[in-house]
Amino acid sequence: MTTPQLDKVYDPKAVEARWSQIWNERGYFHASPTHPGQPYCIVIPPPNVTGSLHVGHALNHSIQDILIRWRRMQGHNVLWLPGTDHAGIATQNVVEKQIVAEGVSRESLGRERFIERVWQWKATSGDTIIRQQKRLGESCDWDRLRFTMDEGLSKAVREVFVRLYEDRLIYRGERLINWCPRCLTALSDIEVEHENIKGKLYSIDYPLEQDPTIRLPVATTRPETMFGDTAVAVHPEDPRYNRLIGQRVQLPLTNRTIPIVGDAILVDREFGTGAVKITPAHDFNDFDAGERHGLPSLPVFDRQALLDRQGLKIAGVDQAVIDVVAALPAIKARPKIQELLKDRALLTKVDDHPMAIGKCYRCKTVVEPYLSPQWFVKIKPLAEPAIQAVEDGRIRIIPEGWTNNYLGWMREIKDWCISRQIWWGHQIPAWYCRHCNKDLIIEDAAASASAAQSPRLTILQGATPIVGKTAPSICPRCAGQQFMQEPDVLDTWFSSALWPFSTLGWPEQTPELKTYYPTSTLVTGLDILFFWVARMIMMGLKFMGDVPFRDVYIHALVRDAEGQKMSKSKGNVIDPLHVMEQFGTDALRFTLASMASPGRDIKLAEERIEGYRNFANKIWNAARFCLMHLDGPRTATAPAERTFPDRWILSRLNQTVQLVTSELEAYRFDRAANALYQFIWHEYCDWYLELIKPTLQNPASPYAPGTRQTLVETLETTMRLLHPFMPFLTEEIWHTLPHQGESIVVQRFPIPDATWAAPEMGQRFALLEQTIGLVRTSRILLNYPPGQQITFYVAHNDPQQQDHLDPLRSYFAHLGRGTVNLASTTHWPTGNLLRLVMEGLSVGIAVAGDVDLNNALDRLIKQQSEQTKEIERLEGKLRNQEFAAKAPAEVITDHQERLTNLRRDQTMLASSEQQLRTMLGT
RNA sequence: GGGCGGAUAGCUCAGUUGGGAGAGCGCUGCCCUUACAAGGCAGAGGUCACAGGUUCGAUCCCUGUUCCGCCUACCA
Repeated sequence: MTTPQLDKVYDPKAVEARWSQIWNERGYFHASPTHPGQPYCIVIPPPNVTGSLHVGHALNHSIQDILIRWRRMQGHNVLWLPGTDHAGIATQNVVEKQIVAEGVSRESLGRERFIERVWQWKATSGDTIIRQQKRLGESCDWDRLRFTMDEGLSKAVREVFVRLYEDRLIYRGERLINWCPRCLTALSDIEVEHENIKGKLYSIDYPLEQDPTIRLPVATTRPETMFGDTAVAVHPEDPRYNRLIGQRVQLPLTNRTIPIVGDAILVDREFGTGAVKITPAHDFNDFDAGERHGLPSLPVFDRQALLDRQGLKIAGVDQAVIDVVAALPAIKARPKIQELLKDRALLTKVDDHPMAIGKCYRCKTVVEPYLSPQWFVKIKPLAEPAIQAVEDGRIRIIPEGWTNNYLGWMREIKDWCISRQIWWGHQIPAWYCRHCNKDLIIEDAAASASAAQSPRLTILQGATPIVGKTAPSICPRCAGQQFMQEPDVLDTWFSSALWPFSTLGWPEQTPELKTYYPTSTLVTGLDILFFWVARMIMMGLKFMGDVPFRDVYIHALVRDAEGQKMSKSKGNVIDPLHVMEQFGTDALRFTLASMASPGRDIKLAEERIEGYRNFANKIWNAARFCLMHLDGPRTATAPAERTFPDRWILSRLNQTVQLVTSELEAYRFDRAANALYQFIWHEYCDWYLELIKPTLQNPASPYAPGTRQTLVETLETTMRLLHPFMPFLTEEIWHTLPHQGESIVVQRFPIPDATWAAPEMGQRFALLEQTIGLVRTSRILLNYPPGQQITFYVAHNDPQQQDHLDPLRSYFAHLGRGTVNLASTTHWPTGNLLRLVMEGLSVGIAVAGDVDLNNALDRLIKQQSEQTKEIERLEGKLRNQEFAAKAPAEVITDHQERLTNLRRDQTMLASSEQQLRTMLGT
């Protein structure tokens, strides 16, 4: 037979591109409800269509691909469904930047043409990340690629919206929401990131209307909002102030007076001055307090969070003050207001005060509470079943430590603001009759204070929406036929929430939906547990009547080698594409898998990836070794008939198959990867391949056919075991080995084979390993020159040792460096023989020539003292009566055995020392 | 403020029923031995954060402390 030749060094580039193409061409990844096998389905967390593959994706996708390839090989009917997310705000920002660079503003382009631009952009560069995913070897069913704004998904979105509206779970209301003054849109609560900063607490005196000499000191961190105050609150049981309740104070810098109210919820008597200003239009607490006391809201910021001239005027602010602060952002207005108050001797104190501010998760601008009409999902009724599903185990969160996080958040959940004042996204399917609502629809181009502001369309609170899957043709109230659609679009996460069923065809009852829903596992990072996972659970239960997935596997965040979050601005980003180019895709995948231990972030350093590149190369060379030794007959005798090294490696292989399988079942990718690494490198390569060389190189050996068989059988099985982790390398090698079938992708995953099991081989191997180790150590510490022949004697009072000496003897003969002779412990040859001891084994070395006996003596003495310490420790323990009485029997036996061995070693060490000293003449 | 996680070799981390402290990388020494120098062999290196407690015995269980990280939060 002709033996295929492999290059000395593995070159991933050539191999990866080739297989990636073949796999896709042959349709191995294509799923069908009619395929046999138990369904196993993963829907990918759709990456932003704007995106390119970062290392977080690489981890997330590698894990999914491991699961998918593993289950496919196990014979499941596998579907890994890919797709991308339209990512409303993010994408709009990207395209907007582009057109601004061309000198065009979004507003001047207009809504329709802008959206066209985004689609264009998506068509040209939206599949970047898809190409990169293929590069990573992801075995998705690319024929089923979905996009959160494609037609089917849009249909699902409208269906869900309408049904939730009809169930009164969606409503429109004017409430205080989080507003990003840069993106000019509402945000949901979780789209706000909190950051701790050093702020100040200002104490401002509000003079009493009745008697301006009496002043109520009010504490605030944001003096610039004071113009919107509509009351001051004190604690009703605070003896300092409670008699003032019902009176009015003069609001400084304005012509207004505002009431003093008592409010036990808002006011903490211990904090600040004990008196709080109430600004319902600009603070969430104050908004609630305002509702409790029936106070009006006076907005004084515009939507860019600049102090609004018109608003200030309405709020009765002194004209001189308006002239100073109008159109300033809060951060600039604050010192000016501080000055004005100081001039009037009303600012009494400024203290340092740690506080938290909210920032937009997309653009990091400080968000502002903003009063506006928005659409909300009433969330409690949806959250209840979603809590239950996790509590009763229908959904399992892994690692389970995150379960409480999930439950805690779900129990505290607040209504979800789903409307966004942007253009790119699913436009809300609600229409307003122009006739009925003519006073409530304001098309306002003139209100723009600056050029940056667009002419805007506002639909005031109180307008009557008509919600439906399509535009209405006639108004049910006035029979009008002119409508305008709600300009707002839905939160991106609204469509993402439907992903597990919308991608399978819902609302149609497709065979896919029937076969693959509920999906099997969701693989995701913690950062989108609430954004996405929780909402999928709620929507899945509501619209499918069943959970969207069984297991949620939450993986770590990838950080840089110093533990910093990777970000472009810090310049510490590890680019997976660059890494794949440099070290190979398999090395990257294996690295990420091996570091994916639960509950810990991954600190990724390139050296680590390099290490696994070396691992890939090691495997490559093991395969070369195999191929070089394949010529000649192979017979597949029963494992029990084969030689000791063969039986040993098969039994270790068997254990590794078991271990890798059980670790994958437990989502312990790190341990599965480490088990593979350990087995392949340190057992198969370091020991097995070395031990069988004498057999393979001896043409007369009767064992050669069995060993050749074991050699290739083990490697072939190992390739299948490793394939989910390193798909390219294993495919390439598998094809060079004798094999049946056209691709490793569709081979069966190894299953444990009872005929391979031979646990007793483990003990025998340990003995062999120790003997060889001792021989090697002896050689080193005697400084035997390399290449010089050396004669070892190994004691064989134990029949098992006799057995393992054959491979030992041929091993050393093979190395051409030494010979191994047998000796009975009672019959050591005489002469310059140095005996060395380890763990009950005794090896003798016939000392000849120029060797370093002093080094050996030092080492011997050190070993003796270490052993003495250990003996004393064990003796003391065994003498302890309570230990004898309470410790388990096997622990005691174990200790006694160890002690016996140590004592025997000690005796032999002592005689070695004697001999050495004699030889040295000391 | 509340909750969770972490602290083990120079670095990154394993260590699941409490009984001799491990791996990878790095480091030191020797070796280009016909699979692999992206390699082989041998070795150095750790009062398992600190203080108590439970136990015959604690890296492991409990309590407290310190430091770090994350999530969450309307103390103005």
